[in-house]
Amino acid sequence: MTEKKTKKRKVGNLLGLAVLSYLVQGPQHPYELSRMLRENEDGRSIKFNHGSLYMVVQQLAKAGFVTEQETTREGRRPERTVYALTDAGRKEQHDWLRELVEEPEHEYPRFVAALSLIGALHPDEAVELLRHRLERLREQSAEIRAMVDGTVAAGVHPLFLVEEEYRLALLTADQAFTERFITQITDPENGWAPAWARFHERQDP
Amino acid sequence: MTEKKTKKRKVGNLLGLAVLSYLVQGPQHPYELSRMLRENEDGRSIKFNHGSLYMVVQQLAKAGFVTEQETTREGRRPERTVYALTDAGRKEQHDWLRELVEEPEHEYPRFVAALSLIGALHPDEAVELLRHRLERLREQSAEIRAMVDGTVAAGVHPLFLVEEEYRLALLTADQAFTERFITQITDPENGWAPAWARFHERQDP
DNA sequence: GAGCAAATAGTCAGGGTTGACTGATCAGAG
DNA sequence: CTCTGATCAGTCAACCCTGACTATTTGCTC
Repeated sequence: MTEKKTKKRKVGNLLGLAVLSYLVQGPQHPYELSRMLRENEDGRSIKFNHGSLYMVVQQLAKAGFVTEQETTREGRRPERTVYALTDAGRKEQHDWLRELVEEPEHEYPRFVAALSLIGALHPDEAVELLRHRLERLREQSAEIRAMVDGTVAAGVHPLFLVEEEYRLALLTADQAFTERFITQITDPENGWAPAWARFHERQDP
Repeated sequence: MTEKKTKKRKVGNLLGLAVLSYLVQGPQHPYELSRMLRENEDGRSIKFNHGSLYMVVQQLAKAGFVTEQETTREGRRPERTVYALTDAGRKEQHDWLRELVEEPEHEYPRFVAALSLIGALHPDEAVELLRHRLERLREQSAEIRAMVDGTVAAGVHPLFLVEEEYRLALLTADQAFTERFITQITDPENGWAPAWARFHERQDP
């Protein structure tokens, strides 16, 4: 087999892609990148740890996607090392982003794991928890909706909030699913609750 | 502040929850757990690596959720260590599962990261990639739909496939979002493409 | 009855991630 | 003027995960 199977990236952490993307606009030192990431609230879309950033930049350097450019220092503060994008880095940035947009990947949301094991709970308990979840989902939707509307009203182009629209779309679908699931369990005609309860008894003495 | 903040679990890997859940039905050795997980296709819902399983079981043992029960051996095969659930383990299983069902957590799907950086692509390129993505999403939905319908037709209760229904609900919402996004970009009246293209030029010399 | 793939059962080095830690400087309160 | 907390800039040990590796036994084909 000579297939290529989306060969593993040298740096896997998505924070690396964010770093490459910011470096397209010119060389920077890690702390400044960190500040920009916080300012633009990229932490909502990409998991961000202050410590991880330095690790990731090192990894990018080892992989040849960025190079140490200069080391400055102000007063007696720690040195700041400025990194610049290499040609390989520019290529990687483009290629990686293309792949992320193009290929939906199999992921493992925690709720999927929960659903695959939910039979272990008693149906009454499950319904109670699902109702609670529904509330939280509604709260989250409302928060994001308000934030997005506010930001757009302040003049920001919606393109820069499209990831939040996506999140909202998923949250809405999630709510609809959860409502439907509750109904399927509790429906007085053909609800799953009785069969589920019997199954549950057999499992758990 | 005396708040508790959903105190970190001693074992974080969701594979650990799956192990605890299977051990409720009686003591087992890791390899058998591994086999059961594969057989029930839990790997679709919970990331599963053969090697990780042994690590996770060790972690569960260190945390006091399972105990080594006996060590048997057949012929000259490696020993099999049988593990049993402790009371703490039973409690952890229930508590953890409850939390997963009850509290939707902030997650980081890869496509959210992609969307947050998609401005770095030229709009024409983005549209081409999104169309490709849409195709893949449709294929995935069709596959899962067929699999679910087949399994239910074979007599399995839909409760045991509810995680796949959830996945389908999200995939459907994802498709609708992607279609809408493509339209928003390409719409001949008020499409984002022109403004996006100008923004893109300014960024990328 | 030899040869080979698949299944059985598990180990472990290498690399990645987390989160707590250090220590200097700056802005404002009292 | 000095104390406190926030911001600046970065390091590092501990932990976790992945993927590759070993080594036996069973099942199947030729």
